Amino acid sequence: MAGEVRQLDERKLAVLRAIVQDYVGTEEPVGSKALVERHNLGVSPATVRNDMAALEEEGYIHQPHTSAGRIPTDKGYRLFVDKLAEIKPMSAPERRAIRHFLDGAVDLDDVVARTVRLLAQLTRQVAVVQYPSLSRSTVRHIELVALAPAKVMLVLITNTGRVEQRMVDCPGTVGETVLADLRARINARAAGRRLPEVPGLLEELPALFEQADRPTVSTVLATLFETLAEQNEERIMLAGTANLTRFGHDFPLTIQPVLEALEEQVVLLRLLGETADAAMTVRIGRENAYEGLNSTSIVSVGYGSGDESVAKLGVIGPTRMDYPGTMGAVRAVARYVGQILAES
Amino acid sequence: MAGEVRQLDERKLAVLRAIVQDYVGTEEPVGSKALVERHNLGVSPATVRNDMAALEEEGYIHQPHTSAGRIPTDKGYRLFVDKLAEIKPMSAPERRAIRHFLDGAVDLDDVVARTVRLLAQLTRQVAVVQYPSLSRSTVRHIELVALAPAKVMLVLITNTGRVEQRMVDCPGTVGETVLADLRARINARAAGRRLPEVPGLLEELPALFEQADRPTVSTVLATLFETLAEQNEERIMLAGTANLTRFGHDFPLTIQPVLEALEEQVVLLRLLGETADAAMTVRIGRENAYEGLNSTSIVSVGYGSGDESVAKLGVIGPTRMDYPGTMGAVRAVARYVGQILAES
DNA sequence: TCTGGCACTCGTACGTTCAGAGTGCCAAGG
DNA sequence: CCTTGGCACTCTGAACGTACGAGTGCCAGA
Repeated sequence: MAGEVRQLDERKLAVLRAIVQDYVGTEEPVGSKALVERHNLGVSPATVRNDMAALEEEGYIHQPHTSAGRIPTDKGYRLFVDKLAEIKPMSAPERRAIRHFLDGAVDLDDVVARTVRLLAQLTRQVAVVQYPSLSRSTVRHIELVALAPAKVMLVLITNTGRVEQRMVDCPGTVGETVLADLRARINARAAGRRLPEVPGLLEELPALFEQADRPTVSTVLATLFETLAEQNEERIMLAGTANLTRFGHDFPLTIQPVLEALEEQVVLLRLLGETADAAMTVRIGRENAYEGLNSTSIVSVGYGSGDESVAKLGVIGPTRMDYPGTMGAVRAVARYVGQILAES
Repeated sequence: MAGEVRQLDERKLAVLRAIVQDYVGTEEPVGSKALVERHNLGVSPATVRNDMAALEEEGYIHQPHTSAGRIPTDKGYRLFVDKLAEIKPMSAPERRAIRHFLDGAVDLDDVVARTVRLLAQLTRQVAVVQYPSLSRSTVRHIELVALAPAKVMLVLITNTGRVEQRMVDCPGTVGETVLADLRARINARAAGRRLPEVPGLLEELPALFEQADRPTVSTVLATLFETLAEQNEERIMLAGTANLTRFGHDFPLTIQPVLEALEEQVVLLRLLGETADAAMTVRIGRENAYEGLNSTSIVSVGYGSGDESVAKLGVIGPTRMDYPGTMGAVRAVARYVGQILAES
């Protein structure tokens, strides 16, 4: 409710902001005295204590034990991210470094690999990059290769540089001329189109071939359609898992479930899938559906070769993370990757 | 030297074996009393103590503090692996499970992904599988696709099912007939041959084309040769990193360098590269060149589609690991993967 | 060569103490 | 009504000392 927030006047918000900043920096519960010393709040510790009591009442902070400092709750971080902090833009040298690092990539795999390592280095956290997905991309070329009399290899090349291949076992021998004809027709209709559109465009193709060849044509097309639809083949790349040990220092117990989650590509894909397409998404602690990641936060955003986002990337770190900096890094990297993809 | 080993009579070896087994089981230094209780050594603790003193003198075991139990050293594990233990064969149900799990794979990526997860599960350690490398495999097909007037995509398909693609920027426009001709000639000469042989077989190809087309042909071939030679593109797949937390319990500090090592594909590739082709290799603790892995052991072996090994796979765990069981699992998995690859 | 006994060493667990940090509350001041 | 300084209270973490138990090394005897 809006009322809840209104109860917190300007100074209380400043106190919350200060608590978050200090806690992120020191990793230790922060007390009233230390707070006024570091930040020019212009009030005494006692006043801050009162504000803290109010903030705790509202559930934005909490103390691990009586007579310990305060720690932001998930709700506190949420308020911080939504209202109290700005995304911190990358500095010019940082931007140059990003650009330079990504420009060296030679191939889609390489782009993704570099991106994920870069992101891990910049944020000193665990980085996740999803390969450009098939559904949003368009067909650049479809190739058919006869490998054996009744065996055809199907190669699908997308505008994002992704290549998928499938073996097709045909019902009978496949003539080279038929194959060439089929290849030409498929490409004439499908090139440049969105992947999901393609099946509709090729529906009537078998009818154009002689009776004898139709089973083969249908088989090939069926495999092609499968490949086009195969969303689950979406791959993910990880980097920076070693950073887990750093922020696991407080909670060494939590590192195991996190590692487990990171190995489950399905989990990661679902996490990224929850990201709004263009806008940056921040999921804090328990906002996260997956239990093993209850004490982590995820900052993710879509990236794409044009205006459109074709995949997601992000960072996984402790709830106690530098949100403005992380968000800045994630946004910057996503932008540059988008540019790289658009250029190639 | 042989003399060193001869100093250790039958019973001392039995004691060492018992120490290794107990320590692997309990993860705690093992004392003389506990040893005689668990194993039927037929002698008293005092005698065992004398043997232990001798073993320590020779450097096979060592005690963390005075008046603590003994722990095997790297040298002790080495002797254990070389002389005192047999590779433990998988049970029939386990073999069936392996077979069943791998049989479901639909494609090379899937085979590797399943293999690595299976290995991690079986050994409860970190599993590493190298993709079948290019150098040992043979050419199944090479495809050339004109994407734009001066842009050709080169696709290399190997007998292991691996697909590599490269963009080629040609010096001038490429005629479709030239491309078809080139494609046919390349495949006629290269199909079925080992990758490293191919450049030699294609050396004189440009001379067969008209003067005007030679630059294009040469450019395409140059890219092809690069692709063939590109060993560094070798990829690796990991699984089971969450298992690190289990054996990191004793030494939580060591988990970070291990995670770092695991992220460096170059390091992993070099590690696997040190594996003898066919025989199983066990590198224990400091035998390992890479510093971060000084307290881990690596069990690796080559696997291949035929008699020949085309890549390596293995497991990384604490020096204190169940060597017989791990070696059995690694060997069994490698065999089945080889069979799967041979079938496809 | 093996065995039982014995004194000795050390690491760990446990209980106690102590200091410091931080809080909550209250009464006084603006 | 909000802010402030003071004060008593609570609690954690570190430091210290003690007791216990596991394990050893050695020696004398079988």
